[in-house]
Amino acid sequence: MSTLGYALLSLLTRGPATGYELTRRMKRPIGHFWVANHSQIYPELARLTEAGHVEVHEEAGPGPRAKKTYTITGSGRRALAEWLPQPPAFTPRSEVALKAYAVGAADPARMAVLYEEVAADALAKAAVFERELGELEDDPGHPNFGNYAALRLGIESQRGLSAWASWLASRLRKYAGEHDGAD
Amino acid sequence: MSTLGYALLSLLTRGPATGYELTRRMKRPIGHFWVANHSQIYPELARLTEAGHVEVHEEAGPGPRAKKTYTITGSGRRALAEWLPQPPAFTPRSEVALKAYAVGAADPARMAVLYEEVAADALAKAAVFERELGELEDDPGHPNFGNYAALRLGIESQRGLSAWASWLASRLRKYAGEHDGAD
DNA sequence: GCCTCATATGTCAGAACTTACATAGTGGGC
DNA sequence: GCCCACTATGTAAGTTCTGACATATGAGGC
Repeated sequence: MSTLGYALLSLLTRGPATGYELTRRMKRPIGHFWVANHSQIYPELARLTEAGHVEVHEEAGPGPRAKKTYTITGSGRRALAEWLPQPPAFTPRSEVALKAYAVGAADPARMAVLYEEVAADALAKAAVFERELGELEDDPGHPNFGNYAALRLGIESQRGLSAWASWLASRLRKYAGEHDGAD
Repeated sequence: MSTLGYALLSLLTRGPATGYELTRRMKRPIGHFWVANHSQIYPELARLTEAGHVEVHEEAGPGPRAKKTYTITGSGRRALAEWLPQPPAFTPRSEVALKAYAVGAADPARMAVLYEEVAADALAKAAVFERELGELEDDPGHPNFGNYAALRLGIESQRGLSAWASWLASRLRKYAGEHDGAD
């Protein structure tokens, strides 16, 4: 099963949902660490159904097709519980870092602006997450503790990113000032 | 052009290289923020050549095919310089965060072990990066400043991840202790 | 009455990425 | 003498992901 499959099972541990609702849950609250469009979600739900990890309940929908509500099954819970303790795969792909690596190939003043924006955006995101965190419990027994834990990583990451981007922007600003105009 | 194309152009700003050498540079030093195998790199180099962003010099190679050394062109440098100041795309996909979100669906003692390992691995990575950082200059005028800047982000990220994973592990440990055995 | 938005589910083409297969010379260890 | 690792370049099959196309109802604003 793909990681998307496990992501959907994870979302379904919070209660049954339609593909449409799962697409929304994918954006919020887990959008800050996982993204997927509905064009990926619908086929994956069909696969999960075939594998017996979810159950479907069909009703008349608003459009030409039936509305399908998915519920996680015992098999789905077992698959999730086995996957979770395994070492997480990590495929690093950070455009922010890549642009930093190549920073010498562009105008330092423009790159300073870029990293000032990155710093501001990251700080704004951290503030939003902080507000969301206030509505959750720091208690592993609470059903939404996972939301709390994931959100804390988001805050940590955005703060770190902001601090780093500020540092880089100031370095570039200073350098651009010393070497401005024709060089 | 894909981000991989820009990544290759970035690597070529450090000097001409073969596809094989670029595959190695992709692993180190930029592997901690961008990954690509040779099976992706070779076709992309062909595309870059066709677009005029790189130039090829052919020699006899060890195998049945010619050894090709690539050099970035003026057009390639211009394309890179235009791409760099644009806001970086960010597609969040973190399995570590996803597993934290679903943490309640697995055994807390096992998940504590997982996050202890994540914390240890992240700290070890940070230490390796720190050693590499010592060989680089904190000077925007230095040709390898990009390596320095990107490495600092890596250290910041790994330290933040380690701190977070330690926090989560201790929460889960305590919870597992309070609710151990049959529950 | 018309327009837009939300609900709801799908397909399709193309891009990007992964894993494995394929070939061949040189140098070093045992 | 044999095996392995390194240099070196490609292809092929399959999976995953992105962005666009396609359809249809109900509710609310104007």
